Amino acid sequence: MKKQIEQLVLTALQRLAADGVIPQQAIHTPKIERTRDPKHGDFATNTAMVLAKPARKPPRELAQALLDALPASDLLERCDIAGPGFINFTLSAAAHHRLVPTILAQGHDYGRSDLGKGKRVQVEFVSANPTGPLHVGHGRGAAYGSVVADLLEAIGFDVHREYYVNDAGRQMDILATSVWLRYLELCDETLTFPANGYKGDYVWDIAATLHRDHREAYKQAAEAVFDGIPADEPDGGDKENHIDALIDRSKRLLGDNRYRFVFELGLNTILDDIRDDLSLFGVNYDEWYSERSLTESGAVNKAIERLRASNRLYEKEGALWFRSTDFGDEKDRVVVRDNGQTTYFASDIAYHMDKLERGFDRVIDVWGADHHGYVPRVKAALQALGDDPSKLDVLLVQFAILYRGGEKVQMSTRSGQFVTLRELRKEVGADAARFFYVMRKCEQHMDFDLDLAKSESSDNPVYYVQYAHARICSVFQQAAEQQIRFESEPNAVDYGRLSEPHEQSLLTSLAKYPEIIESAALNEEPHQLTHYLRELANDFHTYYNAHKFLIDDTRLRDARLHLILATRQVVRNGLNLLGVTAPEKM
RNA sequence: GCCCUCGUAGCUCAGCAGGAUAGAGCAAUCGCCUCCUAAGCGAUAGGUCACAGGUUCGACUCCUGUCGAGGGCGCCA
Repeated sequence: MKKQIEQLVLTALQRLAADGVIPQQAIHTPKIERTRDPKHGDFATNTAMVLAKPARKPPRELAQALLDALPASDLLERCDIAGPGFINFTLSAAAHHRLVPTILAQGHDYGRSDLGKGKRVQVEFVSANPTGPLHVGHGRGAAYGSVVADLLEAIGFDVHREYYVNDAGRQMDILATSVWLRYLELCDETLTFPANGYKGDYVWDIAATLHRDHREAYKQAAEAVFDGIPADEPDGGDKENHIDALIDRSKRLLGDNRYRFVFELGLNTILDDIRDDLSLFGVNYDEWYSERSLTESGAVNKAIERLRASNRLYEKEGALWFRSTDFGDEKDRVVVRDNGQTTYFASDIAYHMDKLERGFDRVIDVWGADHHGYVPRVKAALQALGDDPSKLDVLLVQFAILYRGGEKVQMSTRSGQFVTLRELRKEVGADAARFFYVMRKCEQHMDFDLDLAKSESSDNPVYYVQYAHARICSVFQQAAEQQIRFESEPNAVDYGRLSEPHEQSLLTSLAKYPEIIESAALNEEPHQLTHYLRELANDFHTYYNAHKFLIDDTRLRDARLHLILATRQVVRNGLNLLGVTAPEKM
């Protein structure tokens, strides 16, 4: 509808330009907005005010000229000039009455569009290190990323969802070593677990699997493991040196193949858990992309060679540096360490190069806000490689700050002290958790009160929206029980009977839905949809309380029933996009 | 010290590429079920949009500065 008015005004502008009333270059796609106050009609445009300066004419005079040039349309009832030069458009009854049958005919597709024209977009999100179960911080990225992906798909993009698996690197070695040490403890060895090891219960579980399946085949004496290892932090040493020495010792004592086995056991167990967890949270991926595969395929070396070829690398203190400052980064970055190992950053360059080589028109990364300092160097690398950095969009999601009993909950994966996503899901349910997570702008800090989310979950707005859906279902349940027949053909209904203000505002809200989807998708702002659904549910609940649907006047009854049928469809479509269920009963 | 994000009602947040009187939800007070689910509805009250300048027909929105909150600044991942 908005689009149609936009076209009408554009045509008028072209006519004015042809008549020399406004300069040719002043023609632009007019901004058509919904009005806040119904007294101002349904839509308004400020075009006349914007044109006042280039046309050197008073805004109201221009507005009148614009109206005179406006093509006729049965969409509009009235067009008025108001205030300093706004043009207000009031939709005709015909436009309103066309809406309900349109929604019912389009069903699941109402609100969808082909705006994206099938362009390929990759959305990479969560990508948490597989060193432990996902916690509630990851949950926000999971909910946000998956809804952004769904929204983009809804407006016609070809979306590829991807999880980047950090299955290489030191953190994974720390995990493997942690598992092995716990295993040794299960073999009745006595040892002091490293301060920097992973201490969560899941590490015990993996160790127990190893012990169950292989008994003492991987056993070594604790003395042999710890002999000559530098002291840990509580003993006055350095915890990093301590754990690194333990990793080296583990590799040597176990040998390559057996160390690999423990490593893989840890990785696969945790990855399976993450996959399962996300799937139950309604988050699914097209691809799980392995960091290790980048090294193995030679992609990392290829990226480094390309940087070298473009003269962006130099050696300093035995390491290989990328001159990212050439592209606005605040300092240069190491890609190959003095010990010959490539850095995580080198993998990331290769990964992003690969993303663009795969032919995506647009690449979206959803990162935790703590990684924001990382954005300039990745963009710098893409630019250095001759790729277009503007194809990469990094969306930063602020961490949720958890509160329990009014106090901030400190979280650390290493110490095993965190609330897991799985716990949250079990306590408040996937629906409430997902809705809650995307209710706020991603860059907004979020206070997540666990006590509130867990104990008083009925306060959660998701129930308010779901309740509207269930209530509508219930009305039709009642109709069936009372054997009330109603018109089955939406086009045969007389929508002119919907004259109540509550009905008008409900119709207006329903008409807004496609605009909301488009805006939420283009701005990557799922919260627009949650807010919209709240308003729509509010319109319905208000209507429900003010008027009865199952009445004797059959014509009016038919009109009302079709109106709430359309409402149910839109609520369902919206919840579906958020990955939230639309229950028929509550 | 430098960089990023944020500062709107008692609390949690909206406010859409600047637009017509700043909006919700909790919490507070008062009402509404012989009637399609009260997980609901209505009403009242609550604001120098952190502060100071600037840009213009017009600023919560854009720019600069100050103050305040959180985060980031490794040959870690």
